[in-house]
Parts: sequence; C-alpha cells; structure tokens
Amino acid sequence: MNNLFKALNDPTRRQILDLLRGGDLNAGDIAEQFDMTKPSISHHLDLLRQAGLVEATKQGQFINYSLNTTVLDELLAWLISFQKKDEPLNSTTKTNQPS
Amino acid sequence: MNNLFKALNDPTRRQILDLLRGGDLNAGDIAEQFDMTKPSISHHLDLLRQAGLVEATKQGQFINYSLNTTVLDELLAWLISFQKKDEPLNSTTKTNQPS
DNA sequence: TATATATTTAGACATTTACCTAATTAACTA
DNA sequence: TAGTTAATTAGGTAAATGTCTAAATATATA
Repeated sequence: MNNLFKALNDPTRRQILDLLRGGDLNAGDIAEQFDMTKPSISHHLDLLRQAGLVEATKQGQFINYSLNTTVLDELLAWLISFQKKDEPLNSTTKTNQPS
Repeated sequence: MNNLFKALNDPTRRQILDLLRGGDLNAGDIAEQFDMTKPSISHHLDLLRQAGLVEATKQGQFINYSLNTTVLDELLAWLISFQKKDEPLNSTTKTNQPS
C-alpha cells in the first residue's frame, strides 16, 4: 500500500491517471499535456509504474502507457472497511430513526 | 483531495486511523501505541485533522480524537469512477464470455 | 551510416517531510 | 499558589520529493 499511496499523493500523477482513462498514450503525448519537462513526467510515470497503476510497453521507439486499476481494489477494500467499522459490529444497535 | 492523500501517505497516520476505529482516544493514549515521541504524534494528528479525517475536542486537560470517515467518501467515489471508466462507456460492447 | 526522434538516466538544487529535543501553554490538584 | 500532567509549539536536522538541464540510449529513416 505504501507505494500506492505515495503514487497517488501528487496532483500531476493523479492527472496522468485521469488522462489514461481516455485510452493508452505514449510518454510524449502524456508530457504534452503538462507544463513540465519530459524527464519530470518520465519520473512520475516511473512512480506510477512502481505502484502498479500503469503498465509500460515498448512499441518501436515509443513507450505505451496503459492504466491498470486492479491495484486500486486493495485501496477500495480498505476504504470500505472504514465505512463499516465506523458502526458498531452489532447491527442490532439502535441508530437514529426518524420518529 | 490534496490534504487527504497527503494525510494517508504515511504508515503511522494510517495506523492511527486504524486505532481510532476501536473508539475515541486522547493524544497520550495514541502516542503510547507508537515508538515515537509525543510531539511527533501530535504533528501526525494535526495533519489528520487538517485532512478532516479526525476531530479533536478538548476535554479538560485531555484532547479527545475521533475518527471522521465522511471525508473518505470523496476518495471512494473517485476510486469507483476508475473501476467504471475502465470499461467502455457503451455497455453493449462485447466482453469475454465463457463459451 | 549519419541524423533525427522518443524516452530515460544522471546529477544538481530547492522544498517538504518526519523525526528529535527543549520550551511553552493549559488544566488539574495538593 | 506551587507543582504535576497533557499536549502543543518552536527550532533544528537528515532524508525524501519534485523539478530542472545535460547526457545517454534506443529506434527509425534518409
């Protein structure tokens, strides 16, 4: 989870993920969307890859990046468990009801 | 979202959230659970508070910390939207079916 | 083969982060 | 009121982070 949270803790990287929802892109096309140098974007892509959020596949001289959301499942499960554990385990406990 | 991701991007802070699932605790009781000084924990609690993940209420000389999971809803929605957008918008598109 | 293009790697730098110790603030209690 | 306890604030430090420029690598093409 550490790499995942680290990867998500940056607006540029989250924007990259959002971009890739529209379909695969190569590194250059991604870099074009940001006011930042290619090496910087390359670094961000590397962190996303380390977290398993994107996959990089070489296609000739280009490198294609695609989204991989399966890693997010773990995070999703963690979040959902919070919503649940917020209530007492015993579901017979009275909660506020409209009278 | 920035403060939220920042707050979650630290194992100690995530452990504090996990701790608070068991019920409210004051700063000292939280600090006791970690091999770290009180000022350091105080700092972590501050970041969690800034993100809206915990609420601090003074009770005499103690400060009570309680979990607030409503902030996680936003993150949850963001994550779920990823799971969806991964598939083409058009739901009539053929997917792999067992033959 | 020489040149151009796509991308990464290397190295430097400023900022942020996580931690510590020491000092401060606030509240309780003998 | 003096002393103790709970917690934060202040200030310092080492490590991590995000960015840049310059150099390197790999592929394509004239």
